[in-house]
Amino acid sequence: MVRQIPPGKVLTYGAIARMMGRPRHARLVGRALWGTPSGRGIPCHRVVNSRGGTAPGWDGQRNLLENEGVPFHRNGRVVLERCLWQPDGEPPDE
DNA sequence: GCCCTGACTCCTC
DNA sequence: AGAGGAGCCAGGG
Repeated sequence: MVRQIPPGKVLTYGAIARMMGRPRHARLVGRALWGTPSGRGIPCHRVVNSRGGTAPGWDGQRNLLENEGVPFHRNGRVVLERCLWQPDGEPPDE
């Protein structure tokens, strides 16, 4: 699922969990990504929490996202309103 | 089997 | 808007 996230877009743990029918498994998604090997085409850096916060201990994630065009708030949070990916179809630009 | 911990989320102060 | 507490599921000691 994470692999389907296009560049410039992000997904939240809770969103993924709910897509899978497990709204309470947000942490499980995180732990799953924790064991996600790099180079598998799994852009785990496109996954942030509900507040748009990047993973702790992984500052490079923000750099990768910004590099893809993901807007960030001044406090270092991702602008979910602008880059939250929706597989059902992109929402209108306002 | 109990207790602590964690790439989470929500509510309240 | 930042900080603290509770609920959540699974893993490890």
